[in-house]
Amino acid sequence: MTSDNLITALHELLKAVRLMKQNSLAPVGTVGVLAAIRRHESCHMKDLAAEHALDPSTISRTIAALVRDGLVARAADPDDGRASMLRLTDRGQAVLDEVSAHYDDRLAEALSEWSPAEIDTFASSLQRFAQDLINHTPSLEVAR
Amino acid sequence: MTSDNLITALHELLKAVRLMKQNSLAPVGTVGVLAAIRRHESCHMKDLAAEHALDPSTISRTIAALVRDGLVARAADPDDGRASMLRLTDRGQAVLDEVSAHYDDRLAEALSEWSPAEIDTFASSLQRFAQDLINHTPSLEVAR
DNA sequence: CGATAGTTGTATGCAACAAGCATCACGGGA
DNA sequence: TCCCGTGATGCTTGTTGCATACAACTATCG
Repeated sequence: MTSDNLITALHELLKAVRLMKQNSLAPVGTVGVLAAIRRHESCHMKDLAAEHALDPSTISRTIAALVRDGLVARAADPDDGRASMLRLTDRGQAVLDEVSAHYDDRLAEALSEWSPAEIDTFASSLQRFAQDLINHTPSLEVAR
Repeated sequence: MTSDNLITALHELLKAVRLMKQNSLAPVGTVGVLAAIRRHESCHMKDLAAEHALDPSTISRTIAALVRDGLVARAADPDDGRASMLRLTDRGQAVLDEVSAHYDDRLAEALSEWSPAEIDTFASSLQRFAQDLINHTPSLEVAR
């Protein structure tokens, strides 16, 4: 098994992620969604569901919570009565900025011993790895 | 933000992990525990809790499920009436082997375009990254 | 009418915290 | 020396919360 180390490392990473989640300021899980909404400028839930490979119902509840907290605003889509256009509120922007900064700090701290080149190389490899995993995961059918 | 790519890649990886979990044969979450028990030969729950940075209660329930399914056996610790020594049953061994093989296959498939050297380098970096994250996570208090 | 966007009901897995029960380890009387 | 109280330890159980899936439903589109 050449990939034995890799599996071990993956487990370690998941543990690290678990730890980060634990003492996390804001409710996690929503952060990715916030970022996606900002990236898209304005979008439908189905886009978010596809992008994150999550069930629409999951997105629906997540969005409901974000709307409740005033981080996301819904607006009727003039072209489709079933759908809503989602956008970040000012508060949503602010919270996303804050949380992002927090994670950036965390990462910067953890990577203080790494050279910029190392970080860059690693980020590329990680990206490639994730993509390869996703592309080789059956039952996803290139949904996007 | 030099780490912007890195964060994106992390999100992608988490998505990949989510996808893998979804169409996973066996109940995940227990696999790591199984592997740890095999690694330790025989051990207490507290060891597992420490190793995985999980609450003892979480481990307790996980072990209870594994015992229920006949994958793990408890034996009274002769030296400590409060604790149990845990070990894999033959069935536990078999299941762990099977599941491991499954993940190995999955990885091998995903990494078919990677050279062994690339895999090796990446695994090392990932290991280092995970360790750095863990070590820089506060509120863990060097609990070994 | 069939397909689509979202919502809601329900169930599962995983995790935490709090409270409780044995058991252990130790130090001070009788 | 023996026993006992007291606090620490190992584990279990009750409860809660979050993220997720699937199924059934509503409203709308085409």
